[in-house]
Amino acid sequence: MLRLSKLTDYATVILSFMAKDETQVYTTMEIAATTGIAMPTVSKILKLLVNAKVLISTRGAKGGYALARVPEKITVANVISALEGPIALTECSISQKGCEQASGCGIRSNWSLINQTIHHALESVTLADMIKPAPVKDTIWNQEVIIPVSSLYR
Amino acid sequence: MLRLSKLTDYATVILSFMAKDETQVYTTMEIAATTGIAMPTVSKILKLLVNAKVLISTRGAKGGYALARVPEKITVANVISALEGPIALTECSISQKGCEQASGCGIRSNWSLINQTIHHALESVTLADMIKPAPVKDTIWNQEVIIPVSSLYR
DNA sequence: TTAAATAGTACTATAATGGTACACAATAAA
DNA sequence: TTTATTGTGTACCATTATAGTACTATTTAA
Repeated sequence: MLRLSKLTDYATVILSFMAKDETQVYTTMEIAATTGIAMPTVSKILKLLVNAKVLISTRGAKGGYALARVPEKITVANVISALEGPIALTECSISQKGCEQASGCGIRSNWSLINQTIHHALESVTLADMIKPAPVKDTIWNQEVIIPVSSLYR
Repeated sequence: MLRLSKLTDYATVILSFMAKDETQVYTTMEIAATTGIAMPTVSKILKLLVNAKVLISTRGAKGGYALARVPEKITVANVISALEGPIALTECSISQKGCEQASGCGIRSNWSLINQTIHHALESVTLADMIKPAPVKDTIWNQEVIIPVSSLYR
């Protein structure tokens, strides 16, 4: 399914919560309680986002996490690569190792083209976009459905 | 890494080989020998491609597989969805099950937008494009490097 | 000094993936 | 009609990746 990992999905949920107040410092516990994601998991995700410079952490008492910049400048690509490493569909798109068949596989450079397109698509969507109210279009969705996050995954 | 499965990658290799002669019927053994992919694995991939109507199979002696249509009409999206199911980054993009947080997750519809963009990117590249000679651009790549496919993956 | 908070490391269980094996069905040619 | 050839379907196993957990160290405000 060309899927993202659960953690990445969680990350978007966490970030969209944090974006409600761009400057506030949130503790792991707070975030876990609000999102319904287990605390150790939240912690793991937050650490990865700090490494990727999407969040800033403050240690010690009164510490916590806050967005490193305004939601408009945090892209989906940022989030995905924070959690899953470089965005690439195939190995040969990132590794500088060879990827040729004896009979000659001209595919590589075209994969990299596709990758660029996809990367661009992901760069063009920011956290600010993500938290915009959904464009009213479909019917079922816009009713206020209340389902805990944990049930998202089968 | 937002990655495709190995099988999908293999599939593109197999298809690009088969596209060399659009009309020829290839046996599993032939394909396995040429690509260096183990026969049972090739067989599995070919069956999935038949189910997705990308290939046509002929049983019995002198049987084998052939492209179901010209390479120009086989898209990367076709191949990916044949091997991995519907193209979607998140669960909520495909399942009709709910995906809302109590606090309101406005993310979903924007994911579906991203999905559409990516899907479009994948639809726009065909097998014919994939087998085009690589646009001469980078240096290392265009030397005739000979590496067996099996080494592609760590 | 203490309590509150993140950082880092290592571990475990579960699920997904890749790969294999084998019995069955179809067909062309002898 | 028989036999060799080739795909079909199902089930299975091993390996790897993922998700989640636990524990200890470090930092800092009060």
